[in-house]
Amino acid sequence: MEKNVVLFDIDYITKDEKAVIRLFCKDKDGNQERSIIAIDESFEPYIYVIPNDFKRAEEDIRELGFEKIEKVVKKDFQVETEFLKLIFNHPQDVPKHRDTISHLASVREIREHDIPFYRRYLINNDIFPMSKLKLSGEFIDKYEGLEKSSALIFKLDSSPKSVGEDYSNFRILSFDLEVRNPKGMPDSKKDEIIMIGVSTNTGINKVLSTKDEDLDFVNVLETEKEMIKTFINIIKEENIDILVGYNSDNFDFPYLRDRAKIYNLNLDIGMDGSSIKFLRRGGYQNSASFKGLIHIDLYLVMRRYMSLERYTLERVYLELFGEEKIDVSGDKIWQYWDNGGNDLKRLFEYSLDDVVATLKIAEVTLPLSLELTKIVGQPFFDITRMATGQQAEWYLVRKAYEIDEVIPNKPNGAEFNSRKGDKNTGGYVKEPDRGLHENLVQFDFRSLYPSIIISKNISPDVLLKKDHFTGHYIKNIVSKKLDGKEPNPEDFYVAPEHFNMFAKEPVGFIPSVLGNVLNERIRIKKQSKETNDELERKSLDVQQQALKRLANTMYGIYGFSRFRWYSMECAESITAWGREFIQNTMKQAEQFGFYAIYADTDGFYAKFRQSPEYKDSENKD
DNA sequence: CAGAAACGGGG
DNA sequence: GTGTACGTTTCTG
Repeated sequence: MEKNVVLFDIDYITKDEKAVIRLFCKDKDGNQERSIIAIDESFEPYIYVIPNDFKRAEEDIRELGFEKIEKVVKKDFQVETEFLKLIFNHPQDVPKHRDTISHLASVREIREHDIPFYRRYLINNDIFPMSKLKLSGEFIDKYEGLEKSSALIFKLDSSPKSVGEDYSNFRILSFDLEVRNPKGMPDSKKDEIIMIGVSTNTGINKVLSTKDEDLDFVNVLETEKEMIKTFINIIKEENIDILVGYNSDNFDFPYLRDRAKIYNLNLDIGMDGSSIKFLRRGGYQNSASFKGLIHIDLYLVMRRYMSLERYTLERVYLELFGEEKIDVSGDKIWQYWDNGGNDLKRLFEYSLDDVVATLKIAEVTLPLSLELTKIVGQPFFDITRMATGQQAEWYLVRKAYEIDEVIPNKPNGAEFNSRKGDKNTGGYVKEPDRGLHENLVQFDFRSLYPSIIISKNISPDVLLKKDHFTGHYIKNIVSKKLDGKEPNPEDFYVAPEHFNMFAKEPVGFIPSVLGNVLNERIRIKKQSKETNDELERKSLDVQQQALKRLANTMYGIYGFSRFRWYSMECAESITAWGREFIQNTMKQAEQFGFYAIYADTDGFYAKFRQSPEYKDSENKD
């Protein structure tokens, strides 16, 4: 049978030493919104091997005990290249054996060994989280590891297919804890939770608490334990899709976990019946996550959404809505609680205001993250925790797969460190002339850097570059076409300053992707102008914003030391051309009597003067 | 001055 | 877990 669902989350488990993909979905078509966990047992992990010697490499790899090896042709920087595709039994075999394999004398390089299994699944099956999916298979009664789950279980008999239909009615709950901490920051061993604020886009606005001040939004409970239980029940009963908090990765969820543990309470709200898990994502960031129930920490989202000096909930709220929200200083909360009366009333109001504000912020900002999820094609949870450069990279990984390009490796420690030492000059800046200036004209380039990337075809696969050590051209479509002959300068765009050369033909991978992103954005903007439906216009507007963000990320990314397509030549050529363009434009403007009084990167302000002599006399002041 | 440690948000 | 991995400011030796 076939079933249309919305995909929320994805992971894999191990069964009989094989990986099994689990898709956490919801049936959003019926009235019941049942959770469905789809099982796919057919997806296999693999890497690509570039041998020095095909026969030897195949023998060596077989000797290590791997049998599933096939010769395949893929493109590498647009050059058709033969690889050995090595299929493993289990995703963990990749990190376990990749060093042994890459160090074989018969092997030059391995590729695509650093792409997590669940990401690979999304990319190879061309499916997108938070959008509709068509499942084909059968419902089954039980499955290993899902004994505690109340979701329906669906076993796939073929790959899931993307359904080109939009979905955006997600059930969102925001929450916030207040704690009685008389000394310093809250200590979860001692300081009890005194309030849990809850607000949903399904109409709930309440504060759970053990005290009462005769306010209709306060839900009084006997104990802290009952409060936590009630909170968990609201999430279950309201069938919440997305949980949002503010700094909840670092405060609310760790705190809730600790307090729940004291009372032996299970936070079993995962779709598979599992509890909260804290994912270590880098040095400082722990993320609170549930299977199939998306937790978004808005603090992280806001840091990328807008540029502010601080990101407190109050500051972000003021910026977005132009109004102050109720604020109670953290170190006074316990006094308000102990005092009771009007102080306690104010604390209840603060608690409610916090979650109402958090939900409001979520409703304004999450559409953009959702749109990025649907474009980049990685889980919503991941997207909200990724740097913009990572978002762009996973988008490019997907695009590379679509055109049969093998993906460049992530840099290893040594490469990363050497890249970190590389420096690039930024945009041209003319310090402003002092004084109050009137009647200025403003000039800007429209998306200067993306335009340069496209018009000068700036991309590592079409860059003519000699290897530092061997003196040979690095392998890409350009050196392949040269075939040992000297390059003809006419066939290249030559960058100012460093004279990096980019072939005019063919179109480079990144200029091509970027061009498509910008064209798609123009198409959507046009569509938005044509529609009379206000809701559709809003949705189209968010789509074009997401594409704009993606396009704007792609210029700086060449100089980002963790980037798979890192290229200092590309990064420095973009800014060099940028400086040349703006300075040339300023010179041209001078010929018409407009003198720049200030310039920065992609634009300047200019003043009209009768003649250069007039300008000189003015400058003496 | 370089390298290590702390900070951000949260109460 | 096909392991992750911030950028900036302040402190310390």
